[in-house]
Amino acid sequence: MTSKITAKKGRHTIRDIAQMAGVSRSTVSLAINDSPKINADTKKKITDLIDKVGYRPNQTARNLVRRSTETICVVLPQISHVVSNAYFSESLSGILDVATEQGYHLLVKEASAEFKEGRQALKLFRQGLMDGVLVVGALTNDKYISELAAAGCPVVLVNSTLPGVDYVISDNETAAFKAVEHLHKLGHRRIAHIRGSEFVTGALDRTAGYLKALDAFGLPKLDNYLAQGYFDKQSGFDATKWLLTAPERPTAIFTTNDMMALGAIEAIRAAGLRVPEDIAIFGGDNIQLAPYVSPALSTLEQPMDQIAQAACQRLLNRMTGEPVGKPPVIHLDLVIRESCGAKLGARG
Amino acid sequence: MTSKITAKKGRHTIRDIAQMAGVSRSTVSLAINDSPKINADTKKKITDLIDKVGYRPNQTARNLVRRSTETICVVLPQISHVVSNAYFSESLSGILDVATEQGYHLLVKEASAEFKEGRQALKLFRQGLMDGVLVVGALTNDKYISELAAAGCPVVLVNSTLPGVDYVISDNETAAFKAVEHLHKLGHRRIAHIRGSEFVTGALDRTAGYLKALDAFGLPKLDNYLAQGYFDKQSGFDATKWLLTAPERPTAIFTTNDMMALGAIEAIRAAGLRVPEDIAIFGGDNIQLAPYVSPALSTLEQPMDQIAQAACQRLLNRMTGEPVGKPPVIHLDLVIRESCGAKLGARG
DNA sequence: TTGTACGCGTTATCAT
DNA sequence: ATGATAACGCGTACAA
Repeated sequence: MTSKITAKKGRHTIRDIAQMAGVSRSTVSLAINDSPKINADTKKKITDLIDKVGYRPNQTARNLVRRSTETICVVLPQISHVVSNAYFSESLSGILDVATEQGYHLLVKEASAEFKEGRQALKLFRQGLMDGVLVVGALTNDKYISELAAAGCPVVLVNSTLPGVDYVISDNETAAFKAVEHLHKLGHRRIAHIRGSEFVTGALDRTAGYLKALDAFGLPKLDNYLAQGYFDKQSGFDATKWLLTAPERPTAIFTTNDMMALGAIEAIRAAGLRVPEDIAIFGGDNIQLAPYVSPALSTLEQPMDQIAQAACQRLLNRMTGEPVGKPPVIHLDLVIRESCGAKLGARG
Repeated sequence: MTSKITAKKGRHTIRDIAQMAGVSRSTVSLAINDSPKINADTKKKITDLIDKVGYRPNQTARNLVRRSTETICVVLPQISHVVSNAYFSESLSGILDVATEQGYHLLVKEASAEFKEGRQALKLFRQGLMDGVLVVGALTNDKYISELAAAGCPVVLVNSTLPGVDYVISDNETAAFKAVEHLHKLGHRRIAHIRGSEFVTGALDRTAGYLKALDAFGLPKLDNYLAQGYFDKQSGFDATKWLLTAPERPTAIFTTNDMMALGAIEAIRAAGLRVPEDIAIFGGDNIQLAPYVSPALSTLEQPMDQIAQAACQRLLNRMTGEPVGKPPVIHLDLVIRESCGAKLGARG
């Protein structure tokens, strides 16, 4: 005799299984959850039946009674605002790995204006659709995040910081310091910098590292050696054109990211100068292009997958009440290629 | 007087609101769902209260009774298997746009071996965690997908095809044909090809288009003009080295994707030959690198975001029972750059 | 091993 | 015309 299927869409319910197996729903539930308080034979009979008909407990009903969803939400920066696709895909990939391994689902959202202004994240949390949030590349003026955290939602920022919110970030300041140090060791003394948006903490940290290095090495810290950029190639081009108007032309430029470095190289060439002979360039995130452009770009390694993995692990620990300790700070390596050239001669 | 909060995590429930407003739960429900069968004053009183305390109906409970989740699952190729990050991120971004706009949530999964072999997608569907699936870059031997579709789950493939499964794909055959046609118009007659993996339908279609063009233009179709590659640069390099051993060296190579084209350029140079003077190169997916390499790569535009958007729209239409018509086929444009050079002279 | 209350909303039915 | 009561969706957990 065939049991009538109660659920729509042809999906079986625990009632069907109970009826077919000739036991109660509770017994089926015990079998599903591998409880010790059930007879082994009964359990086998039930699990065999379950396998046969392809039954899966309705996760929605489970979530309802358990008051959790085993789901975390990843808020990605809008791809149109991200210069490097890798920033987007490597972050997500790293998070996906850790979350999947630990049995969590991933709900993905994009940090659009509507998402932020509509407090969608808070809504999702209140709706019980997710139990925690990872925000990739949050901006310093993203106030929805603090609200969310204040509402009791576990939040970890991936590669940015905000007051009162947990995070995992790379050590941008030290990395920038080392980049400048490298240029200094090559003999450069007039080192300019193109900084990024004021809303990106990583960029601010790099600029801080640059300034710190100038101090440390006693290099000239001039207003017209510090240009403003916005991460894209064009702004790097424009900023460099402006830097080239400085009375004493810089011999090296450290840009906050690689795309601006590419713009810088173009601007330098457009001015009839050579890279790295006349001006050395140091970029910022080792994008896929970096080794291919001419000259190959010196830059900072940016292991977004590692950062994302660490952040995801941290969020999960936080959600399960495990100790998390101090926020980890991921070390960034220098990637030295042709664009910063060899040691300078008697220049400086 | 303060109502006691029944739900955990400090979230209010419909009971709290009913109690605070001094009405029944059903009345609150009517207010939430903007029913016409409720007094406007009562509604306002309730909605004001809801706004004040920040109540959001538990979506899990709603999903349970509605037997739907307003969630679609996106299965992405493993990033380690994808040569271009853009393939991953643009697809996801396009899907995200359409899904968000129509009020759907996105559950993201990676097509790992465990995911496929464990029939995780089917499980998710049976669990009621999602109502439809988009598979990006499915392989021809992915049997889990047919199973899923057979179980009644709406599925749309993004940029691949499988028997009996709906899809949106780009017109790879025509695009490949046109690429070869372009080379032919430049005067090339000995045109070789590096194909991709046999499990990728798009790659198969491109190879088909290549062969079709050879026929159409009466060009030599030699076994040793057809090399096997696997989308990565190294395999492009190896395949090209092998092609260069042909008795009559080809004057052009059409590679299925760009990374293999980069490998091809390296191999050609390693053999002491020039691109495009000795051998022209035509690539395949206009990756970010393409315009930057030297020589800049001629290739096929691959608008993954468009394809993904169309696929997502198609899935949603299918899920809501709207007519979908024939699967759309996205046209691909040629992107002509230096790597295929100018018209050949008296060569042939 | 099973009956039953429960988790949180929705909706049909009934009372005003 | 409004609003309240109760059953329902599906699985879990505790008492019996």
